[in-house]
Amino acid sequence: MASQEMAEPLDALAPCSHARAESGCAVCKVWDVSVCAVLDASEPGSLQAIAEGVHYGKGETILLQGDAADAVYNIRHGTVCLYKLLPDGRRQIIGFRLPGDFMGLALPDQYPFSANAVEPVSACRFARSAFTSLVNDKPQLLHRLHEAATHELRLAQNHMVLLGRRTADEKVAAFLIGLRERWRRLGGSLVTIPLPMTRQDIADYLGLTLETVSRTISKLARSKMLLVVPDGVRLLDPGRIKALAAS
Amino acid sequence: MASQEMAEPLDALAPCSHARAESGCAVCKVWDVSVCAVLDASEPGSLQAIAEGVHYGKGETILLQGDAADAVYNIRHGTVCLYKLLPDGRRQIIGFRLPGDFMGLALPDQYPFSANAVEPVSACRFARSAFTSLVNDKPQLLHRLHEAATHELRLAQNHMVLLGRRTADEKVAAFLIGLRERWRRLGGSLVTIPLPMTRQDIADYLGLTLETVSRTISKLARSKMLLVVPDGVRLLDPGRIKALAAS
DNA sequence: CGTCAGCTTGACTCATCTCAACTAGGGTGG
DNA sequence: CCACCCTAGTTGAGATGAGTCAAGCTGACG
Repeated sequence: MASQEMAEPLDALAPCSHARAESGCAVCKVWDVSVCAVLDASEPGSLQAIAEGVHYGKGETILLQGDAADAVYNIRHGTVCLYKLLPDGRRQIIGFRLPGDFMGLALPDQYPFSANAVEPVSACRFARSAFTSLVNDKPQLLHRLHEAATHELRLAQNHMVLLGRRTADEKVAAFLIGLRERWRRLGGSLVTIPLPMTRQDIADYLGLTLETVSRTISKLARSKMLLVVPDGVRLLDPGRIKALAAS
Repeated sequence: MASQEMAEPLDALAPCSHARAESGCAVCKVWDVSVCAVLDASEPGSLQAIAEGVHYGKGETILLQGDAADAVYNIRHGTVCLYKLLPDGRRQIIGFRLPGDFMGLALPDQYPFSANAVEPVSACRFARSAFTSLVNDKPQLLHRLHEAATHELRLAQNHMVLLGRRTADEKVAAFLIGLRERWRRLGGSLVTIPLPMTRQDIADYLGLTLETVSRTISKLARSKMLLVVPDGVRLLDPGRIKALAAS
């Protein structure tokens, strides 16, 4: 589908493990916010030794629910959406992964969800077997993973409240505020929130339809709380949006 | 509220740490399905050494969102519901805990949710500090906790699909089938599903209203898929209910 | 025997969905 | 360069699943 995008320069690094000196942890912009930071990057037997750089074009599938789970990933650039499908095609996005996020905390035999690049993505790929033995070797890595898992669990619980008990307006407001906070931690702006995902993606994340998401954003724009800009929104009145997101 | 229920015989064991020979892990019916099973019960410095038996009457609050998280729990008997409240009182139940389940996988400074006994509950209480140092001592316990955390995460993700993308009928059917499976693993029946929680609890778990839950169950009963019995339902046609729960 | 909490059922409302038309921007090929 | 197409987004009008409000039922308990 978007395989032509794989032909971009980034891709050249992927199969070249010798190039890692320039592309490795030392120059990784998200190393310190990742699970990686718990191990010394230069240490032999570190994560870097088993990392493989991989790249995906916009719209490409990274992994598929039900496939053998033979790798875990750490996102370096781009945005990924994780989703589950019902047999009739209804989709629920269970989360977006931004740079620095880890994918594959649970290591069951099969992936319990699918993952898609919503914009061009580069990531570190760790073979499951090598990663598992590293985890067994390094208790601090297991500790860090557990921390990450419980953090995600808390996010998931918050999202359940959103899905089960909030109105469309509140859902959209909470989504924007939450995303702003995540971009901010990665050094992003406080006013302009990039929205690389489509309205359909947002809808499938919030348990709404794309029309409702569009209408709600238009409504917020009409009441001067935000401004719709290409590939994002600019918050004009974060206070009122936060109040809507109520928590 | 239900403090009079605390006067039942069970309660007598709680403050008596010497009685643990009869009440401890050796006689615990859920020991082998709990996180506890990873440590030898007789081993000095085991979980048993730091466990304290606690009991709660029906409706009693076990912990409150925002309170200092100074203990974790393992449920021995009874059913607990975990929930979050929005400022205006809307409630989302994020899960039910049955015998053998662990409460407090995440160990943040404050509980991220509240917990209520929906029927009389007895549990093992572990002081957070003692539990934390035990976890640091025993890597296999950390490993087990991580396993439990990722398991819960997967359940949470499934529940997000339910909350965001399923109809009322599907929600109720999936709830019943899921609960049946959990009771079954604890040695319960395959046809009669105990429902110790109220319709309101079920509604707050499924993102519905109590009226909708009641109507939906009535509808399933009218179409001969189940029979409503006191404090539960009896599945007459698990196949069709499973089909409704679709996944 | 009265009260009360939990549950059921009915009638009506409304937030969100569905279906559909229309617009805007980007890429492609003649 | 223009004509065309295609995807993403917006907006409107009408349908509907679930919510709201209200009445009544039932069993437990004092």
